[in-house]
Amino acid sequence: MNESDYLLKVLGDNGYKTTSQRTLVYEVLSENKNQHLSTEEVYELIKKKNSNMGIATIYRTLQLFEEIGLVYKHNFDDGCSRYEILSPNSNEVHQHHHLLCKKCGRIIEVKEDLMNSLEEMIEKQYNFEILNHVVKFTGICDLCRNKENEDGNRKET
Amino acid sequence: MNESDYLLKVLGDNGYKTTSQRTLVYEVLSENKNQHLSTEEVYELIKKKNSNMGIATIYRTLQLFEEIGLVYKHNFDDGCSRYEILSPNSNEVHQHHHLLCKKCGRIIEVKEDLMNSLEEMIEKQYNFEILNHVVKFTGICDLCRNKENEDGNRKET
DNA sequence: TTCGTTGCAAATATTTTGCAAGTTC
DNA sequence: GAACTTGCAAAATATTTGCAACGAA
Repeated sequence: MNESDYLLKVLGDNGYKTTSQRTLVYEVLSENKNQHLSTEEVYELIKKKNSNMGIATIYRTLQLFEEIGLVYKHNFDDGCSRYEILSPNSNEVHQHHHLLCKKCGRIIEVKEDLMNSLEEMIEKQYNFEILNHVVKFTGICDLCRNKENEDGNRKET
Repeated sequence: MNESDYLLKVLGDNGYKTTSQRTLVYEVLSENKNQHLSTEEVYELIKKKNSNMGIATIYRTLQLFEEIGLVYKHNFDDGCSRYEILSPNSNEVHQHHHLLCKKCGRIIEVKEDLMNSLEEMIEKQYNFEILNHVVKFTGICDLCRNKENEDGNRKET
C-alpha cells in the first residue's frame, strides 16, 4: 500500500475526511522523512508549494495525525513540538532513540532497538499495554568531547 | 551532607549566590520528592508559605537548578515543564522511567533500571558520554484496560 | 561596594478556539 | 444536505525579558 492510499484509509477508518490540506501536510512530511519538522516548518514548506493554508489548520492536522498514529510527535525541549511521519510498512514506532548533546544541541539517531526485553517485563509486571516508547540519552557527543578545552563549566553570560 | 548544605555548595561552586528565594524553591521541591511539580505548582506552594516571590523568579530558579543539576526537568507533554529534585546522595538521575497512559493521562513510575547494557553499548558505539536518560512508554494502563468497553477508538466530539 | 538577583509588568512564543464560510461524502 | 473542516482573528497559556530596586558576598 502506498502512502497516499494509507492516508486515505487511516483517515477513513477513524471517521475523518480526506481534504486537500491533510493530503498536503502528509505529503510534506513524507518528503521529509527522518526529519523532525515543527509546525512552523511544515507551514513554511507548504507556503512554498503555493498553498495558503492557515497555520491553525496545520496545528489541527498534525494533532490529528498524531492521534491516529500517522506521525510521531517528538519533544526535543526546544519550545515546540516536532513531527515525523510513520510509514505504513515500517516499525519506526519502536525506534525513537536519540542522543541529545547538551553542548551543541545536536540530535543523533540511534538505530537498534534493544528495548524488547524491557518492554516485555513492563507489560507483564504493570499490566500496561505499550503502544510506543521514547528513549533519550542526554550527554556530550563525540564532536564536543574532542574540543573539550575551551570552556569550563561555569556559567556563560 | 544535608540538602541545604548541598544547595549552598552547588550554587557556590557554580558562581551563584544563595538567596532566600532559591532556598525556598529548593525546600518546596524537597518537601515534594517524587512529585513532578510544575512551575505554577511550585509558585502556589510557595505562596502558601507566605512568600510573595514573583513567578518569574521561580521560572528563573528552576531553570538555573536544572542547569546545575539540582533538579530534573520532566516533560509529560501536558503543556508545561515539571521538576523533580535530585538528592545529593541518590542516583535518581538514572531512574526516569515512566508509563504514560494515553487514555487517562496517569503517570506510573517504573522502578528498575535495566538500561545499563544499552548505555554501555551507546557510549562505546557512538563515543557519546551519557549524562542522563529518559525512558517513556506510552500505552494503556491497567485501569483503562479493565474498563475498555464504553468507547471505541472513534473520535470524541 | 560590586555585581548578581528579584519583582513587576510588558513582551514573546506557541498553541487553541469561536465562528462563518467552504468541502467532503 | 448534513456534518466535518478550514481560515481568520482573537484568546489562552507558558515562558522570557527589561529595568530599577534590592541583597549577598
